[in-house]
Amino acid sequence: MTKLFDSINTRNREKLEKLFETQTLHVKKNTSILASIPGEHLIGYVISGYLEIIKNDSNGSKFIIEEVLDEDTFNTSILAFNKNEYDIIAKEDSTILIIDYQRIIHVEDCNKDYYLQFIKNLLEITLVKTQEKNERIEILTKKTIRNRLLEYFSIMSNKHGSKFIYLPYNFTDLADYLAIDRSAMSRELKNLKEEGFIEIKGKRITLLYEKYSSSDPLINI
Amino acid sequence: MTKLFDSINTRNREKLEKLFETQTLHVKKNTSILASIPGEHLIGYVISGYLEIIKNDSNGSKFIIEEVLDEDTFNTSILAFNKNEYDIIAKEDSTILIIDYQRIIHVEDCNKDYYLQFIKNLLEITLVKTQEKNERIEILTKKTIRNRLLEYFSIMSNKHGSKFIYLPYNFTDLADYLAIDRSAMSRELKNLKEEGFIEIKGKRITLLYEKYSSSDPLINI
DNA sequence: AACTAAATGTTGCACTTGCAACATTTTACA
DNA sequence: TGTAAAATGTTGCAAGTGCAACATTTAGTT
Repeated sequence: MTKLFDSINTRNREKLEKLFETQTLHVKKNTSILASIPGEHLIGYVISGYLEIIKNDSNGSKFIIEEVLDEDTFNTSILAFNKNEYDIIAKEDSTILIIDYQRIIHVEDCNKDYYLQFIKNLLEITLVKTQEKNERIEILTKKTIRNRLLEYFSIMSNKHGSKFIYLPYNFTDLADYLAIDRSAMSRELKNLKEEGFIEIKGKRITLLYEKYSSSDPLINI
Repeated sequence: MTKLFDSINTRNREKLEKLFETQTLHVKKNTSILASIPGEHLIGYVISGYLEIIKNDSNGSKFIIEEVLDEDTFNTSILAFNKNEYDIIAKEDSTILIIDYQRIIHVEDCNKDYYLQFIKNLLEITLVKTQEKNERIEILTKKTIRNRLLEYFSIMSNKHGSKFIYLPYNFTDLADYLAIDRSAMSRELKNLKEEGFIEIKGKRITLLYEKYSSSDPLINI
């Protein structure tokens, strides 16, 4: 996974930070960083800690737009519409680098290699992110809970080339990610277990079928 | 909307095309370009015409992953997983420029301004695309047809700052985009009309309420 | 203009799923 | 270590929606 300052040494990184007039934020666990963010078209880089970009629905339920881990990058263009509906929460004490996107783009007189490298890194990161969004859209276009789960399993299984899936978060958050009711998901996972499609041990799910086909999965153990 | 060769003159554009060893494809209406595509991590640029990137479900229904219009850019990383599930169809006779992403990134000895400009353009395009994906995810996380429609209206209305929404495609494709059954959508649109929330004339939808709130929209004519 | 295909409108019905409410287990933290 | 909070498991029920089947309108093609 490409990181924002990959192939850029400390010296040049410092030069870039000066050039972009970056800001460094320190945020305590379970607090919002939204108030500390000075604008809308910003690039954020999590130096340490861990963030969640969420949307609060008017009926109280929250949706995870994105999880931003250590050394990961996010952008705040999502806030452009209704800033009050969204929130960015530090799930751990975090340190974040904030960069104004317009400053990145409109740097004058900088034909330096490390500047180009930075832009390339940002491009690569953004392309990967688009791909991740595509995956989630793949899942969310499935109409039944079962098919969303199977699509999710399929993607995760492909990604790691294994029948074992280690959930990156808990079942409550998984239900949010899949945009389904948690209890209904729990019910369907039980069905899948009973029908012999999967096995669940803690956060590890084992796929017991050969290849996923959304209409009619085959058991092939 | 940024285009791939914005702020790059014809002379430099030709230099870039040579440098990247681009390929030009001519495709007839309603044919797939998938067979003509030489790899997976490619950037495509539609010189003329209009494409649809779709996914064929095993049960026969198709989903529009993305629409790619004239002078628009797409990337093929979606094909990385299951190339046979996806397809890229020319909806009109089209001319497409194909660029290998690795060639773009690994150009040697090119400190030229226009190269940097190209990368910046590609970055900008990709960022916008990510934002569009976020919007669709916003919609797809809504659990009822009504709320998906209202969220879609809200986004479209905000985007153009108007109560009038001009659908960019027909109702069948809209149902695909929202990932709901077309007839069920038709039924819900009728309800919304009868309850005085909206008016529909052809592809123009007029919002008759002041502000969208997913739990309980207010009529405010 | 005639014909075919596609898009749209409509409705009954079965079934999935969201919701609420609760019990139980696990985790977090003072 | 004890206690509160969060996560998980379970179930009944009502409601929303997918599906199928069909009629009707509109668009596209020769």
